[in-house]
Amino acid sequence: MPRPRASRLDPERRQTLLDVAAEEFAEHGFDGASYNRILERAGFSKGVAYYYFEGKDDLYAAVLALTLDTLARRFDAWQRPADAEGFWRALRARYLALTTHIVDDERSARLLRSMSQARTHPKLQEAWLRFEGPLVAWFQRVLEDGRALGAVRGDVPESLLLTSLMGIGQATDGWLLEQWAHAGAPALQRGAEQVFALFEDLLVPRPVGPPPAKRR
Amino acid sequence: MPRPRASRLDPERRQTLLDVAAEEFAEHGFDGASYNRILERAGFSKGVAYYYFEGKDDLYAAVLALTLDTLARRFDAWQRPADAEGFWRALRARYLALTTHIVDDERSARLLRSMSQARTHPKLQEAWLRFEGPLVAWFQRVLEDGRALGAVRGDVPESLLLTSLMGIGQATDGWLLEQWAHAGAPALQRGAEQVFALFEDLLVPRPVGPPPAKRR
DNA sequence: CATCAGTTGGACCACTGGTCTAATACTGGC
DNA sequence: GCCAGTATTAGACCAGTGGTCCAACTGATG
Repeated sequence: MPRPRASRLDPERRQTLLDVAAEEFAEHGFDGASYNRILERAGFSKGVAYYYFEGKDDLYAAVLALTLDTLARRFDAWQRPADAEGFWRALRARYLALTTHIVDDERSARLLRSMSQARTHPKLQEAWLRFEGPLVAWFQRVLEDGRALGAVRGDVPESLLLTSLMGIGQATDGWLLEQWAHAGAPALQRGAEQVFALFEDLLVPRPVGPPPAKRR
Repeated sequence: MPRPRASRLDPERRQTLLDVAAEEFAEHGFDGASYNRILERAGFSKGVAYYYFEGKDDLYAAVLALTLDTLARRFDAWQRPADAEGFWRALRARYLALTTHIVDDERSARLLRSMSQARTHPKLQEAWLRFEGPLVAWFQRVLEDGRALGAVRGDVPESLLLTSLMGIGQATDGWLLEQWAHAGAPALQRGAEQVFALFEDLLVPRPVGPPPAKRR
């Protein structure tokens, strides 16, 4: 956690530091980033840096918090839709907006991607826990709503669904970027639709009938 | 790649080094591991180490190669099953064996888990490429067989299915470990079955009929 | 003016992965 | 047995890492 006095730091200098740090962390990830380099570029001496922040991990957390905050502001709050169809419409809109964001603000996207490291990095454990809670809570609320509306299956533990969803989301994020790099924006759009279709296939309640139904 | 002369290194010393390194890498991941500490513990001087290996990343690759090799030996080679049912039986058996392995050989499992870092780590790019090829090839062959047998959907790019599968697999690996830690081996077994059911739901061809089928 | 908390710069620390060199061990040819 | 030349070894050394510490400075209050 940033030291309490961090709020007393001149906003402009603070902004500079966070900006330089965001660049460095996005470029090299947490481990690869050089704290010394950040401080030098932002015109901070060691003394000042450690006066306002507890260390590299603390600064990283501050950068990530800012990034997540900006991201959250781009999405409306989640409200329980009226029916299953509305549920899927709302979820789809949010996912497509997210994929757009990946291309829009590449630095933030790379930063967000580095979060997967944070989840397991020993030095970032504390920082991670501050983010995990709200994130999981949001997902859980969505899944619960989905269940209540009959849009989401109930035969599998919610925690498993949640884990799987985040796993696919993360993995396909890289895949989407590839599509975009190789074939441009339309491919990204198409890819995102396909990924979302996978989400749906995974979440939708299983048909109860015997397996040998009609297939494509 | 290990230097060619690495093969001339006394097998026993080599074994010691790889063993110590496996421990360190499994414990701290690639970045967190201390090369100096590994060398000290294994009784290697800097000179010798850099004489036989190109550096930290090279040693890491060697450890990983050994681990993957051992793992591969535990599984029979893949052979195209006779029908869709056989396909799912074969895949299921392999997945369950893999989850057993996670608990059986915790060190290897942690090492394998660190591979996800290797995929994106700039210093491990080269090493990763050596592993990615065969791994992807194996998966692709399996998916192709599945398609040929009508066990796997064909309406989505193979690369997307592959990415998603690996994403879920990796994410649920952590989930399975939690199940095991909280509720023991039976929970692990149950969890693995559920995860595999998700795989199946994701891969199985979509019913062609109109969406509002019978649901649970 | 003196006091004292808040702030600042930067020397310093143990450690990191990696390079280099000088010494030693070992080899085959004579 | 001796020598030349290569293979092997130990470890000093290097620039860079994140982090600690302290002396000096600042500005407000009495």
